[in-house]
Amino acid sequence: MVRKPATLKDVAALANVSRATAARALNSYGYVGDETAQKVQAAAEQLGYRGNRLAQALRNGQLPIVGCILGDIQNPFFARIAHDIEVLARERGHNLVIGSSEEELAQEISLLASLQSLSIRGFIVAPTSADNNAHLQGLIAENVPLVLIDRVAEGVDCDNVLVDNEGGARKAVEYLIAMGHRHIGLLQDDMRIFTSRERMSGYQAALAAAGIAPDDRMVSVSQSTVEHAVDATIRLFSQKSPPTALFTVDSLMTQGALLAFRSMGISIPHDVSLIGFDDFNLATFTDPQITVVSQPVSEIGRAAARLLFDRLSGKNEPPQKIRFETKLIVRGSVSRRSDG
Amino acid sequence: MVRKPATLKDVAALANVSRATAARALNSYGYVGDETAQKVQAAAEQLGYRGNRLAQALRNGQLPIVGCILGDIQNPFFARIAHDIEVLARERGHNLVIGSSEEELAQEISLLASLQSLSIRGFIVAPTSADNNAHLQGLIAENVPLVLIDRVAEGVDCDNVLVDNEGGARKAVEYLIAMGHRHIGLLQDDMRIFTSRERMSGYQAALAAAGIAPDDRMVSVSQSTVEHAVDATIRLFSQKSPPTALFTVDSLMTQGALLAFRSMGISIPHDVSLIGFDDFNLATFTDPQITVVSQPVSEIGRAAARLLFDRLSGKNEPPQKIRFETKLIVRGSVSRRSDG
DNA sequence: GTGAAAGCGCTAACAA
DNA sequence: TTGTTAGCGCTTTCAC
Repeated sequence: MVRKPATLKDVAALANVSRATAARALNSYGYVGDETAQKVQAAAEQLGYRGNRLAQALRNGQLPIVGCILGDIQNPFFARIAHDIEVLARERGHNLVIGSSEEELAQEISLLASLQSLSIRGFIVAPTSADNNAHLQGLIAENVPLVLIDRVAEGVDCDNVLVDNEGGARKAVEYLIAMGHRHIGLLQDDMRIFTSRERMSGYQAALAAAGIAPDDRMVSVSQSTVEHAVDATIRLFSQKSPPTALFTVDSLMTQGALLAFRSMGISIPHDVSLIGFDDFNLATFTDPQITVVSQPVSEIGRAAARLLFDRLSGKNEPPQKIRFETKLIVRGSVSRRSDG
Repeated sequence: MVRKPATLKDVAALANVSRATAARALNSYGYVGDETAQKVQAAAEQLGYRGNRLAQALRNGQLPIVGCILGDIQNPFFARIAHDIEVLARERGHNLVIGSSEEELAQEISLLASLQSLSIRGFIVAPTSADNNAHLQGLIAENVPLVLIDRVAEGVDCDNVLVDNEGGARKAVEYLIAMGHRHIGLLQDDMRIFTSRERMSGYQAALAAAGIAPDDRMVSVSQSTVEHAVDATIRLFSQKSPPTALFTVDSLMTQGALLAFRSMGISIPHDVSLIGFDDFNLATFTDPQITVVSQPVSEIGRAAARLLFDRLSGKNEPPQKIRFETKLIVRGSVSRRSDG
């Protein structure tokens, strides 16, 4: 037996009132007689009535859903953020639609288009590309609330939540330099990605400040997956004069580097020192524990959601830019070096 | 400047045809003159028309979205599944709404209700409770496609995708017994959760088969978070005669146990042997590496999504039950014991 | 081949 | 206090 969900009309009929009255009673607005209200409530109960949010949304133009487009939910960094956003959304009676761009601009664009045609109320996006973003500008032109997260997009003026990538990277590399390293490798992500750029700047700035000439052979680019990072690390450390220290731009890369070092028989921190950007569960389980630049992951999603809901409730201030500090957490993966 | 999205009416007007014709041209069905079709296409292009999926859904009763209610996306097991479902959904032109039940029945129920009122096309759920599930039965009564994942719910007859929890747990514990252990601890999750029950059965069956009497002091119950697992492990191993081996029912618990052992100065596998259910990234980074029962995580989400989309495309067979095998992956966290 | 019109379920302005 | 009605944007019979 297939039971169709009851509609407002059914409720109204059972309660012997008009649809308008039924609606008023159920949403408690406008004037409704006490007795009538009771009758309607009873009828609704009896029929197991739940409003059709689709119809409501069509009527008032907005579906109480927020869309969230991230690189990949499998990355614990994004998983945490998605979770926090969902919690806050739920508190406000919204649901969460989630999409992975998988760091493909085309996918981000089509995902966004498909969500836009859902009349979703607002978006939280970690944009794949720092410069190519007509689709985001379009959102803003249509006045759809948008919060950028983890990254910014050029020419897209809206709320965003970032961390101090450059400063964090710089702290890490300065620390390596202070420990006597001068051949410092960088394992970085695709340069289209904003965070990757910023972290590289920090790396370069630290080198420059110490008077160390940049050296392309010290830099390896990889996609942000453990597997790719393994390969990139192997490439970097198969050279005749490899780095004595490595800075990795995210936790997946750090894991890849760890794996690569193990397979190459390179020991940390004896043979090479390592600092990763973004703390991760594994970092304290290894021996030695890994020194990292940590970011306040638990703040990011919540801050973004708060910003978004402020907009949704009509706040009309100029875009806010929140930038969280990062922290160097010194553990055991860096050793002092005298020969450089 | 706020630009409102163009509607079909706008397109029709610009192309000088009726809305019906415009719709036909854009969705390419029915008869449309070539020339007319061109005109409409051009107009749509010019206005940047994208259909309103909300209105379409209201019209034909279903929104091309699938809902997914899992324990917690932060658990890598669920993150992986969610990701795979999203990929498959996207291939079929659907989006994914995600909700975390956080293993709270009440939350699962309210989440489900709120998604149901969205006229979502189907659901994939990892039910929190094995017995309390009127809400899921309601779904079936209304003929909404539902696939249960990781767990079953009593009296809910629908497609489901599971792994052989009991067999996996049994293999693990049998292995410990074969290695000479007789005091085998169990660190388990809330008993309302189906997988927890099954894994405990496997544990008990293995003990029984070896003629080892069950002992309540060997069992500790915790919530599935690293923090809770740490406490539970400490409790278990603070007894006067603690277990010589531990079996943990999921990867978060395994991590908790690892942390607890470290803080207590208990070394693996020398002082205690460990096997965890569910493989996890950290397992091969520790020293020694952790022996685990692995499940084919990458299959589960895909299988569930496939089942769901089969239903959505009208397949009307009796519910399918897929149960994947588990595999004991022997690494280094178990040692041989002669004294028992 | 194309248009007119009904209606999905709901809300809100207006009347009564 | 309640009912009537229009209409959100779309699809789809039915008539021409």
